[in-house]
Amino acid sequence: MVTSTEEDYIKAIFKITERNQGTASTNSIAEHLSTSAASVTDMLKRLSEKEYFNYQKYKGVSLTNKGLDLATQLIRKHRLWEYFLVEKLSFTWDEVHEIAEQLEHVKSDKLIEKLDAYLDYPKYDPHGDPIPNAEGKFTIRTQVSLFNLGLGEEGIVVGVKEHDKPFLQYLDKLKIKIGSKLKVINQLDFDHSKEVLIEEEGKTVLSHKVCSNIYVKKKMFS
Amino acid sequence: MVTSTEEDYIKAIFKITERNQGTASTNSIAEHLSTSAASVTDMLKRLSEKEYFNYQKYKGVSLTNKGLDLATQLIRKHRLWEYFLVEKLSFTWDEVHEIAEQLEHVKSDKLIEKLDAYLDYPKYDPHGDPIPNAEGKFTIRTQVSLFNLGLGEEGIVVGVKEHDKPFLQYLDKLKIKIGSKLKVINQLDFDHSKEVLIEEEGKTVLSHKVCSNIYVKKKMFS
DNA sequence: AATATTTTTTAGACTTATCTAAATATTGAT
DNA sequence: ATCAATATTTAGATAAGTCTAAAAAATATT
Repeated sequence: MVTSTEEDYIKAIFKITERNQGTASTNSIAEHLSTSAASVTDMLKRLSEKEYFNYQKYKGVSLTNKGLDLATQLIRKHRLWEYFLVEKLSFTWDEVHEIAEQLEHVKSDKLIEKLDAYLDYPKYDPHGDPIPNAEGKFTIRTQVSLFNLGLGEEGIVVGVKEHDKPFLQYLDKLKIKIGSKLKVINQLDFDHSKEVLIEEEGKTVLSHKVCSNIYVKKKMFS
Repeated sequence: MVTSTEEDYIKAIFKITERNQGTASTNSIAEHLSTSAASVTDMLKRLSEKEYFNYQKYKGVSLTNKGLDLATQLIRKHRLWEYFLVEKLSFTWDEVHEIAEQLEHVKSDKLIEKLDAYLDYPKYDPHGDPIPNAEGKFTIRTQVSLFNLGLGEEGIVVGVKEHDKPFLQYLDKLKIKIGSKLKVINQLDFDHSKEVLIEEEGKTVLSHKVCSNIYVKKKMFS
């Protein structure tokens, strides 16, 4: 039996090691879970007996295959619930994280399989992140940050990098959503901002930070 | 903030006092939650400070209005989720209790309101139990136990009393479900069993215990 | 290489929820 | 009304998860 807290630790380690190649530090986990480094050390010591990860004092932590499988299943649950909340219950994409964070801890494999079938096996969640299938396989897609779209180029929004609430609400206000067609009509080298044409909606200026948080599928031969 | 465990206690007290008029004993709560009487006493002492119920040593416990409200909201969540699981995810009525038991602890009022709307405000759950609305009002229905249906009388199944898994599976096998039309075609005074005609399905003999666990809406002028 | 800074771990304590065993109240039977 | 049986509470312990403060290890700086 694995507790919700343990699941949160596994997920945090997964998220951190996803970027930082290999190991997660005590502090990074503490920050990710909004807890103290001391609590993390305690937990790692006890949890390491369950073999979800390898832990060596002062050396950080890395997931075993068992831990990786668990993390993938948790991501699967989280993203499927997010998809459900948006597509069926008409939540907005900035509201679903906290609720999915709770729903993902519900224990029932059958529930997730049936939910997946009911939703017709979606491949991406409302933020454009891939949903692993029952076997833990992600559907990877070629995508670039909007920042990498040059002057005159066009792309379709396929995802966002940060899931920060105000950022998502800001995109909502601009009517930028998954599927939106964008064209770069101006660029300012000085601050790396871009003027963008949002099809059917109009023009806006997007800062460097915003651009680098939007993923697009580059439209070829435009 | 109220924990899942606290919610379980409140619900147990509600269920017990629903029948036993007023107070729930330490032992009855312990039995209901499969825990020890000592744990219950501990919990009641601590929880009574939160004013969900009145507790006097050796005198058992009774819910306050605050406790009653919470219990009703929990029942609402539980039954809405059960309805969702059966109607949308095609679970059978014997499978949903354990999963709903987990889902009911998810904290989000908005989630429940949206779920309710999505399900089109159902009034009864898959076992025929009334689902309280957002204001906590139950839709009460006139119903009698199948045991009270006389020879030649007809009725439509509207609910079951016990939610025992094997019992529900037994009814499934007999093709008796919510909405089934039944007619009493024979009665045996000796053991109070009844022979019943299940419309479209055939005849069966049902024991006294089974009969008293099936609720029907009596068909008048038959 | 020695010192300062940062990171991590240890020590000790607290909370929630549980347990068993023992003590005390209440209830029921004669 | 007393004694036995049952129900409830207390006492003391345990486990999970958290905290702060202090100690120890690792890393960075000069």
